Amino acid sequence: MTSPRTGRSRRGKEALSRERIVGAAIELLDTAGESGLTFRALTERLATGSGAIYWHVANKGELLDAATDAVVAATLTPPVTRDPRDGIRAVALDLFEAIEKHPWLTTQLATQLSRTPWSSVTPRIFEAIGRQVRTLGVPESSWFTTTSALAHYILGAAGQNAANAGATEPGGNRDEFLDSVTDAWEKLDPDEYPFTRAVARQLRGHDDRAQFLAGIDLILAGIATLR
Amino acid sequence: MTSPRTGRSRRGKEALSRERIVGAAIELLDTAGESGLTFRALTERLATGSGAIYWHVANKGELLDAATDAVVAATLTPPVTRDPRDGIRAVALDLFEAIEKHPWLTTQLATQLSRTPWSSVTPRIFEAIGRQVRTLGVPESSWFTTTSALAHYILGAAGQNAANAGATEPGGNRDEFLDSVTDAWEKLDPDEYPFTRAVARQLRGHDDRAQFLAGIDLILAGIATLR
DNA sequence: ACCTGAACACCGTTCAAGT
DNA sequence: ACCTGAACACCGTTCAAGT
Repeated sequence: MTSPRTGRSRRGKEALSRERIVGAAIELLDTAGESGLTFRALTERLATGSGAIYWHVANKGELLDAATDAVVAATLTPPVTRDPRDGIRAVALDLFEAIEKHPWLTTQLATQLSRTPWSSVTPRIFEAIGRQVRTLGVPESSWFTTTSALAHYILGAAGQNAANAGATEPGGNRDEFLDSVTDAWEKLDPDEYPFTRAVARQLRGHDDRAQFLAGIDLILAGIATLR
Repeated sequence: MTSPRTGRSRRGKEALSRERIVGAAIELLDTAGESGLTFRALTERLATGSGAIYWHVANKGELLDAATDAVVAATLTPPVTRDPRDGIRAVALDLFEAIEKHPWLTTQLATQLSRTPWSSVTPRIFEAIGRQVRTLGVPESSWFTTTSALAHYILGAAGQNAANAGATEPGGNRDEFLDSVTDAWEKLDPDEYPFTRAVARQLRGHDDRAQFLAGIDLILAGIATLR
């Protein structure tokens, strides 16, 4: 006659689970940023104690990994397209948008790639890009090089872009922000930074997405020479 | 007749300075990793109080930025070569080796690039690569795209590589480590990860530096089509 | 098996006080 | 102007105790 032991409810509250914890972590990261994810904020949001979270998750690192993996897994759906080059562009844009929506992914993905043993997201990203590379007819000996180049460009450029988007003040618009970056770069020492100053002009009013895809096409052009 | 006010010495100890603090921070990062850099460890090493450090440096973030900038500035010396493609390879290898020597640069550079306003290292890297891009005869409208693609690949691939190198256990050799990664990848689900499993074989016994440079050449091949 | 919440060790930062 | 070091607020993690 005590409460049911189905595990589904506990005093009316929703039962705690790894999924619920990861979900709350993602919400916290999205709304409060990387520094906003603390076990104290998490316990408050989930109305529980810190020990309860540690029952489902080993530590904060594992929680961050799980949050990253969940978002990336939901993002990387198989592209439906005939041309593998369009497939690569689709994967790239999917990741671009995911990073735009969850800026904390930038740091997280960088640390995951530069860490061994590789977690589950590295093969995920590798597989999504690599399949298209294979379909493209790239010789097998170049698969690793090609896929790595694409992956690093996508993650790096998307992260840089998310920063630009995020830095736009709620009030001000995007062009004004780019102008301010351009101004800062144009104030650099002409002797030491001639190139950077020259390129600063191109920054003004440039289209993020187009710029990002132009980089993809540059690498695709390099790949085309491998056949 | 009190102590001299030259500021050069204080009770026999070397005077504290921003440079000494940054130097100690780099040593700490190199020997104890990112988590090893704490103000307490720093005060001990410099035989001072925490307040003294805060007199020269605003906060931990600024200290990390300064450490990163110091290492990158010392790394990026103008390459002495006629062929701009060799110049790009030289810059890439310089950064590759710097990251190998200071693995904490990976995270630091990723966060610096994906943050606004950009700190001093972003223009530094941009300038070093971009000058060679310009000399290469790339049309000005493609300068930003080209330089970004190279920068992101270099930073990403070098970071991934440093992780592999760092994961090699002191006792075991590098081939054994790569074997273990390969084994892990080959254990992935054949239905979900056919590409990653196939590419795992290439990982066994591959040459880091050669692989890294192959990626550079891939992008250079793409750049060549722009002319 | 799953959860509670106090306690611990550690961290970045501040600041009144010294020289 | 530059340094000392105690104090503060906050953090990840543990664990005896409960159900």
